Amino acid sequence: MNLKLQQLYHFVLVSEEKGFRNAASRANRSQAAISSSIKELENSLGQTLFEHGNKAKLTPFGQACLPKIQAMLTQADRLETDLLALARGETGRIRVASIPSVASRLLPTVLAEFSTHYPEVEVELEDDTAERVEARLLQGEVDIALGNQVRESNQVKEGTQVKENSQIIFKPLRHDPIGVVCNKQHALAQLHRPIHWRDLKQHNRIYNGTVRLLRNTPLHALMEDARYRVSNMMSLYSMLEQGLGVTTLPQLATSAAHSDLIWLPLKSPKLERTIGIQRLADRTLSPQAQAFYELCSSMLAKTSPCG
Amino acid sequence: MNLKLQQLYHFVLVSEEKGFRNAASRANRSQAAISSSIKELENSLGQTLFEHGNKAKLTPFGQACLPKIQAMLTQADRLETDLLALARGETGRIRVASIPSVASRLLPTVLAEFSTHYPEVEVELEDDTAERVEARLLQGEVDIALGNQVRESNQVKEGTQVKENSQIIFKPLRHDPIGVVCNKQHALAQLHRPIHWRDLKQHNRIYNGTVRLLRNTPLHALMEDARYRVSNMMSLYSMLEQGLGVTTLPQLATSAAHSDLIWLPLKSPKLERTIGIQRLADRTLSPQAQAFYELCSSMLAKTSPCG
DNA sequence: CGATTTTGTTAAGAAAAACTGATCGCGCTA
DNA sequence: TAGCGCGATCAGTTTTTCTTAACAAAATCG
Repeated sequence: MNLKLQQLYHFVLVSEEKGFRNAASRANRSQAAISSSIKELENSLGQTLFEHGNKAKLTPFGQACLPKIQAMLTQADRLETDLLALARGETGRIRVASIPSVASRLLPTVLAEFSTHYPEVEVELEDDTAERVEARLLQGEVDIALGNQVRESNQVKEGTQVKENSQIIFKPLRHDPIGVVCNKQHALAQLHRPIHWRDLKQHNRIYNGTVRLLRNTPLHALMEDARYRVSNMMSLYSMLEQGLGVTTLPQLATSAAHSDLIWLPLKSPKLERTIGIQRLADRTLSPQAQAFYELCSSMLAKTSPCG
Repeated sequence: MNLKLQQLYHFVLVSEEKGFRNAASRANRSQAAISSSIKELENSLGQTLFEHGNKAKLTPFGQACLPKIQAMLTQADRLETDLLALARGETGRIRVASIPSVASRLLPTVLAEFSTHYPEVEVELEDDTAERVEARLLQGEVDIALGNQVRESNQVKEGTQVKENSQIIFKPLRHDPIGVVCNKQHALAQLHRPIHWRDLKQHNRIYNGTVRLLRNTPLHALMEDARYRVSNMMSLYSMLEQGLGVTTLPQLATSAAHSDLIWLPLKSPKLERTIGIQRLADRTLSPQAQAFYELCSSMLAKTSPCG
């Protein structure tokens, strides 16, 4: 058997309007349509719903059905509303992973803007190291990730077509120059000239996770051969404040909260990382994620888009 | 917009089967039908539900929809089951009004039988005086009533057609002879011959509600001129047991529990009441009530139906 | 690496369902 | 008893749903 929502709706209309004709006009149908719709419903239930020949008075059976059917229609209505809200991205939930620098320096304004446009959408933001951000995206744990440009090795050119081994699509947003960070009192800060990688040789160096951005430069070996190695950014800042050494960091990764520290541009090698949005190639973004994606793009992209 | 249960069902099938073809076979449809059904649903939601070109993998939006839609279908299923059970009379509730004699002497076996066939149907049985039983039926407070034959005045012959002023349809079940009840020690019980109405003249008489059945007989005036008047049957029995007087009662109205009392047939006037089932003419019986009606008829009607 | 199988899409037409407009018969009212 | 309002009914049309068949893309196989 096969109940149809429309039949149930017509049934409720007729009992509400106490008449087929009024019900018909409310449903924008002809009276005959309502009549046969009810008849069909009665047929599939095997019982008459309205007293035959008595205006449109419910039978006892019809009375017993009415509240159940009304409840059904209420849920159908709610479902429709919910699905449409979901489809329009007005409700729901997005999960975002981000590297800490972007999360703390760039995302707050984006999140603020997003929440005014989509107040009903939950945003779950988790920051992590660049590698783990990518991993979480690949695992499907998050819808969108903000991180560094994905490695070249992930994109294999094959004839004229670009086939992606990893399924990450990267959209570049900003270039972020890499420089040297140390205490303002540190000798390097007193140079008053652009810094060359060799300048670091004579100082204690502190290794951090962003060093991998230096790959294929003379600085890389230097930093790998560091006096200290830390994984936590907060620890790194503390050590730098104590004047224990110098490190390399992208400009955005320097904390505005630590006023004793200074970021100094590197003249040679001139390096930068590209930060941007990552998403999975074989996965359509949910409407909410799509909206967030676009908001990120428009708010974070520099006037001349890089890439 | 207009969601259709069938589309939702197809959607769930495809996601369960992880493929259009298997879903199609489970729905007994061609694969193309499922395809366009899904397409139509996607259209009305304005979002794609399955990753295009990727087997039948749900999009994030589809994933968000799935549990909601499943819940909907679950309720639709439950509704269908409920309505069918209601329609078949397997569940639900009937309200029955009955005069006390029938309720206590005839209905118990009927109710027992009914509850084995329809264990899920609630029966609300209320006994009341004959007049109030009728009133409750007319008010629509009960579905079915068991009482005395409705008054002739309610059925007006008009040409060959019988038009009913009151909306009660009466189906006779049994004749119930009217006799005299008194204590076994009472003088009347010692007569050892059929009783004539004049025999009551010399005894104290107790009036009760069933006296109205005597209308248009010489006994009526006699009973109206009674020494006592009681409305409650229990009180009546007690008074009779105390030997305070005699009364008239239909045979069924005598309590089997009061062994001190005896029911004596009346020879003249020979009276009987007709008891039967009453229902409203302009109201279709619910399936449950219909079943009860038929069970009453078959279990209570004497071999040669009266009326 | 081409052939085959599997999978979803598309198009054209058939079948089924839903709808319309006209008409009917009934009960009620005047 | 005519007139009105109601729901039922019927024939014909429109809309929806479905099937068949051809097709394209991806996965699988030999």
